[in-house]
Amino acid sequence: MELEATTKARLDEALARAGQRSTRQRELVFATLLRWMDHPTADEVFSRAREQTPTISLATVYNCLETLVGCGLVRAVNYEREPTRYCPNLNEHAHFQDRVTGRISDIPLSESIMATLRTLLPPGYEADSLDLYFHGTIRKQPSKSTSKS
Amino acid sequence: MELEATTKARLDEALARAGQRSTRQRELVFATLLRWMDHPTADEVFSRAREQTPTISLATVYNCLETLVGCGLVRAVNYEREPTRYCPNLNEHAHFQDRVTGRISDIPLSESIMATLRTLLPPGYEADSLDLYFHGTIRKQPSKSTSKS
DNA sequence: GTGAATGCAAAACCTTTGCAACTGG
DNA sequence: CCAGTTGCAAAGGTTTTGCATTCAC
Repeated sequence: MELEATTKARLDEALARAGQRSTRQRELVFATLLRWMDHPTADEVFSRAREQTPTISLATVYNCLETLVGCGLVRAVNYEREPTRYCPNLNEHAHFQDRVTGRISDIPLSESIMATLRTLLPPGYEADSLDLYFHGTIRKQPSKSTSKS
Repeated sequence: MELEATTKARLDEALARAGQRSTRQRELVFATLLRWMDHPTADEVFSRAREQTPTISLATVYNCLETLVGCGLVRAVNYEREPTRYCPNLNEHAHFQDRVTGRISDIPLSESIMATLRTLLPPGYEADSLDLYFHGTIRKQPSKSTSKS
């Protein structure tokens, strides 16, 4: 669960920029998110982090997650009737939740679509964040080699 | 708080389609949402509804809201760290929350932008719902008549 | 009449808070 | 050193649940 040097530097910089200290727990929570990348809830992060550091508390996990979100290193993902999930992918992207499994995937968004979305706002409205959530199902695609004819 | 005849018909149809009964409470909750149209929380709907029908319970308001969402007559709006809000606007639209006031406005979405958004999904991904949330600030627009030169 | 919906209270659930102990710069 | 952070436990706010009663069809 060691953070790679460049990643650690990224964390420390972001924290410093926000006037926050670098702590073992923040590093651990960040490392945990990066290791799985599967949009865990705070509680899931807590369980995983506790395997490394059994003394970390749930409240601290919540605090660390909020700090990381505040620094812009992590995004919060809010789907209906579910606890907040956390996502360390910093590329612009939307989220898609599979109705069957509940699993969330990242959908990349291009610069141009982001720009297009901002044009939807009436004059005077200035968005500093934008979240796009899809809900649906995933159909198995026929593999190319399947059809012979 | 009487529901217009055509609106009542719309409610009853939607409920029937979903195999649900038409009840006073569901009608009251729907009427309450339509009357204000300001994205109230369940608790706010409860307060307002109770002015009409003091015997309605909070649990029933939650049930009715869920039923209406299930029927497609109402949309749930989930902003971070806030209770779910409810929106009876059935036109395609995004939501914009003002960071200062917390107020939410509807941003119309054209058919074409909806179509464009769906094309973002990888093959096999089929979205049955899509929610677009903006967060930001609203700057006062200079009124046209202000600049004289 | 009968299963579904309601009202009430209690429980569950997620998240935040208060405070003493600890720690990073 | 000392303000900021942590750990723990308790509280807070939102939503759901269980069950007896009422209601819509």
